[in-house]
Amino acid sequence: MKELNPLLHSQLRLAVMSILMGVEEADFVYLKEKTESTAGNLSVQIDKLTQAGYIEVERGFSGKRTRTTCRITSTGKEAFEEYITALKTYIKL
Amino acid sequence: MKELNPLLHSQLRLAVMSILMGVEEADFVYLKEKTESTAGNLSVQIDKLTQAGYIEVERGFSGKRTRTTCRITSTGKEAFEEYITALKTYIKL
DNA sequence: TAAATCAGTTTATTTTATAAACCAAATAAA
DNA sequence: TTTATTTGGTTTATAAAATAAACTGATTTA
Repeated sequence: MKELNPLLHSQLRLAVMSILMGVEEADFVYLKEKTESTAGNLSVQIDKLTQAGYIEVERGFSGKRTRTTCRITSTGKEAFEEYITALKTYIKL
Repeated sequence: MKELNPLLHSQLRLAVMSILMGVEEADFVYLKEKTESTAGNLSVQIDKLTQAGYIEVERGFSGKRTRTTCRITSTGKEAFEEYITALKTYIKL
């Protein structure tokens, strides 16, 4: 049984990573809606993923409004794949 | 994206449940070795799974030594299956 | 019989997850 | 115009969780 990367073994962070695995990029508002999380929680978890180098954040504008865009890094992708591999040692499928 | 049952979304509890899904029963010592956990941590997590009705614990003897045996309940099995179903909304296995 | 080991439990500590409170800019309402 | 209100977040406080350390009470072993 392999260790489950604690950075990914968290509902909200896993959700964010899962979404980012499937798209080029996603902004804060989209992630918030999709994950049904509070802004505070999402902000904290995005920070942790950024610190780990799993995602990249770009702060820009959409018209006059601020817009925080996230995308997964190659390190993040690898970590995600590894997490799935580890998971499979727990749930045989 | 479905909620990940927090009682199962924990490395050690998931490991215990995973093991118990595959066998009739398993004792404390076996679970401790297989999961590579400390006795204290395992004891606490077994307690939580018991409180939730996911596993049943039987305290007996193996010769003169105490022996704590665990087995999964049908409620536990259902919860585990549901957890997997929910997981699949995050990762495509 | 004293020391070590076994099979755990209880308690304390650290770490996390989460929400509440906050802030600055933009828009809407009076 | 100036006062709310909403938007898009961040920071901080708190509740909950994971984990290890310390403990207990039997059983071996030396």
